[in-house]
Amino acid sequence: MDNVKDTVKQIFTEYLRVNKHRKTPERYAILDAIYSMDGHFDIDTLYSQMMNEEKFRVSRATLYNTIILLLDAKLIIKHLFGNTSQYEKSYNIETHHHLICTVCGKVSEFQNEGLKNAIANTQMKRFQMSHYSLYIYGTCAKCAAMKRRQRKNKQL
Amino acid sequence: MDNVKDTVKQIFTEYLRVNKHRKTPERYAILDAIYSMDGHFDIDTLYSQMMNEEKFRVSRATLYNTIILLLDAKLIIKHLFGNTSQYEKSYNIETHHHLICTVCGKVSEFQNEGLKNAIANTQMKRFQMSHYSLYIYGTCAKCAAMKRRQRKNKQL
DNA sequence: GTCAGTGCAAACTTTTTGCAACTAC
DNA sequence: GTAGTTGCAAAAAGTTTGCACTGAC
Repeated sequence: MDNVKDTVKQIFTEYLRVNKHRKTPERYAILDAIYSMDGHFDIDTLYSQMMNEEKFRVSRATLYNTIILLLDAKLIIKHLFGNTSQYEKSYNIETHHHLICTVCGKVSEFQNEGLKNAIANTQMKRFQMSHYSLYIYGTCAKCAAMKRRQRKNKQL
Repeated sequence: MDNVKDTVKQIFTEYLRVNKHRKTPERYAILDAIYSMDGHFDIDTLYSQMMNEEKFRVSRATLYNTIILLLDAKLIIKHLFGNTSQYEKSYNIETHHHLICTVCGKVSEFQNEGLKNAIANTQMKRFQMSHYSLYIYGTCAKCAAMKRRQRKNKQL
C-alpha cells in the first residue's frame, strides 16, 4: 500500500521536473496527506487534517496552489457537490460512480462494470475524453424510510 | 412552444398549492424568464436578463429562494461546473450529457441513446434514482488543434 | 544569488441571512 | 389581519490575490 504513495511521489516528481516547478517539502507533504485520506475531502478538511494530525503545516493558499498542480498531473480529480469543491485521489483508484441523496446530501459510491464500459466506449465526434463523472441523484434507503414514516404519520 | 410555458406554469401552480406556498408574480416571472432562456445559466445571468430585457424586476434573494422551489418541483436542474452554480430548465427537455473542455472550459451537450438507456436501467441497491448528470471531461476539437499547433512550433 | 513558492491577510465572488415593508390569502 | 415573501444590505463561506519573506535550484 505504501507502494502507491511511493509511485505517486515519483509521478509527481517527474511532473514537477518536466514542468520546471520546484520540489518543495510542502508539495510532497500535501501529496502524502491526500493519499492518506479515504474518499472525498475538501480544502478545509485537508487543512485541518494537516494541522492536527500531521507533522507538516501549510497555508490554505499553498493548498490551493498545489491542488492545481495535482489536478494537472492527474493525481487527483475534482468534484463539485454540495457547496465546496471536493477532491479525490485518482491514481490506482477504481473508476466509480456517485450516488447523491437529495434529502440528506449523503454521497456514496458504487461500481458497475457495464456502465463503466458503456461510458468509456462511447465515441464522441470532435472531443477526446480524458475522464468523466457520473452523479446519480435520488433518495437513499434511510431517507426513503423516513419519508414512508412521515406519510404514515400524516394518515393517522 | 408557448405550450411548454403554459404547462410548466400549471405544474408550478399545482406545486405551490400542494406545498402551501403563495403564488406571487415574482415567482411566475422567474419561471417565465427561465423557460425563455436557452441552455445553462447562472443566477447572475438570470438576474441581468430580468433586469434588462424583461418587464419584471426581482432581487437576487428572491431568485435564490425561487430556484429552490423550482428545483424541488423538478422544473429545473442544477449543475456545478466552473465557479458558479448553473441551472437548466428540465421540463420537456431531452436528457443529455455534458462535454466539458478542460482547456477552455467550454461546455457542450450531446445525446446518446445507448448511454441514456444504460444509465436509466442501472439497478442500484438501496437507492432510488430520480435523475442524473454525466460530465465528460477532455479536450474539445478547437483546443486539440491548438495543442497540436503548439507542439509543432516547439519542434521548429 | 535569484526567482519560484510560501504564509498571511485582504480582497473578491457567490450565496445566505436578518429585518422592515409589503401583499397574497 | 396575518403570516409568507420580498428587497436590501450585511454577513458568511470559499477561493483568489498582493506582497514581503523564504528557500530550492
